[in-house]
Amino acid sequence: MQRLYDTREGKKVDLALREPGKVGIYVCGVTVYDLCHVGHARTLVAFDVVARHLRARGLEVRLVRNITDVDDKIIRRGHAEGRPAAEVAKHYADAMMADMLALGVAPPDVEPRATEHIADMIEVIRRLEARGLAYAAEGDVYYAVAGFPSYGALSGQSIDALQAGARIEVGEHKRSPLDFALWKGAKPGEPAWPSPWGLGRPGWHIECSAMAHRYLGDAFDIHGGGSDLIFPHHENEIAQSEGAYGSFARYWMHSGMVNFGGEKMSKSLGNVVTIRRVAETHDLEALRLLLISVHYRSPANFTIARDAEDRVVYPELDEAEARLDYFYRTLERLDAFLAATKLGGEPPSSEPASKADAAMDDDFNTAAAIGHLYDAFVLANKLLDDAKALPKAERARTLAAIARDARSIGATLGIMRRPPSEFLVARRERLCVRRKIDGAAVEARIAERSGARARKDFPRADEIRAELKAAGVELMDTPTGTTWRVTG
RNA sequence: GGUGCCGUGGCCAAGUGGUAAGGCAAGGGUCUGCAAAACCCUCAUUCCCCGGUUCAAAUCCGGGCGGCACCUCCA
Repeated sequence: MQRLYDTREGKKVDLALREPGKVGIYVCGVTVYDLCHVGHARTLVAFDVVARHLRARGLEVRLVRNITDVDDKIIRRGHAEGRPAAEVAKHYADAMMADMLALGVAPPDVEPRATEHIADMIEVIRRLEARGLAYAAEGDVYYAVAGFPSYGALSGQSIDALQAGARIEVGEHKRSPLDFALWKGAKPGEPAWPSPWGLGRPGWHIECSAMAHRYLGDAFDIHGGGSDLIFPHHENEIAQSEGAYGSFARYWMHSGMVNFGGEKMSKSLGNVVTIRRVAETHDLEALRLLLISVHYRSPANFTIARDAEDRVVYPELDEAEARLDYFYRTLERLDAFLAATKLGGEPPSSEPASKADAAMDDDFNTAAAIGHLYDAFVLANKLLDDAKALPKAERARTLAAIARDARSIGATLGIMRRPPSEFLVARRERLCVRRKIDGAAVEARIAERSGARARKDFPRADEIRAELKAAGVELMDTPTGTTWRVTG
């Protein structure tokens, strides 16, 4: 039984599907006015994992994730860059999709864009108008919150309490401070579409109500998004959709924010880190591992620091990449062993795998699942090191089970999906660049050292080891020769 | 001010009534010509503090202290 934390209930509940075997999910995607940052990555990775796990559990998932391609910030950016808003939106939507691909976030089943659903939005607004929940004023159309008594239920606030803090911006024509725009009358230089209320563009929240309805129907199972969207965005979505169609999402899931090391806005440090910036120095799979190392509802830390040479570094990311390195190295050992070993029959399911699955069943506990992954890999290394740890056939079966199950957990988490060497080689090359290490030169020194070792000239061999170590290269003597790695 | 979340070892982090997962760091060890990797051992009688409920609480309740988020655009 899948459990999940429902924001509206404020507790974990059993996932009871509307239609057995099928789950409809709507996730608020990004507004494409700039490059995506680590925070966007977290939310989209979180719901990617949700979809992956539900699929792994045999459910048919329909994931809808929108792209907001018309809004104030896009328009402003268009003005600043002297190009149409639509062009700005297209540019950053493409960038977002490329970033998500690089992060291993599977494309949603439907990725609707706001500007392609203007007619659907108008339909929702007309329904609200017909039910007395919307009113037109000076070319704008507003939602009449007073007509929706349960407003505030999701965020646990009363209409009265909300009223106290709300205010009306200049140029708005609301009857009440809590009312929000469904449709905004056209202003010069802004994109505009014809509507029953004249030329204009949609308000902030209406697209999600319209697109969720179009692709998932009057009611569906799970609605997700970042926790910063709970109020007012999701509150308003509920008011719109329930107001227009009587029902909406059954469960509300919200992912936590990413903390940037407690540092306040600092231009010199750059307190918003884009996914592309991370990709310049790290494997994005490490970012993914870092993001899922914390339960999705808790705040995640992403520290921005400076090293001795005053370069920007991300300590947590370094650690995550090192952990991923351990995973891939172990997988590589497993693969090599299994390639040379005959197996009799299908290996049984391993304990870490079932524990990891159980952790995921309990509100998608990726942190616990990763903990179980370690248990699997520690056992694998132990068995690989010690040929006599178990009877031959049992040892082979156990190792095969671990290799298979670790990859299965990885598939759900969206990690360890590449051949190990691909990750390991790329990482070493990246670290060589960072530490300014010339691989060919290192190989030459290793050859020299091998000669010294062959002559039993150990002082000379150790001299070379020490010299390379100082440069950030660590040598590993194995039965099949000397290999090397770059230290952090 | 309102609402919600959180406070677990040096750091990160699971755990929501049954006697503290996991990672990093640190120390010791096995292996090694020396190392590295890998593995083993050690590392929270205790979960911010004070009360309470209970046979039993990190987990529930009350009160404090501290932190964060949202209430305005935000993943």
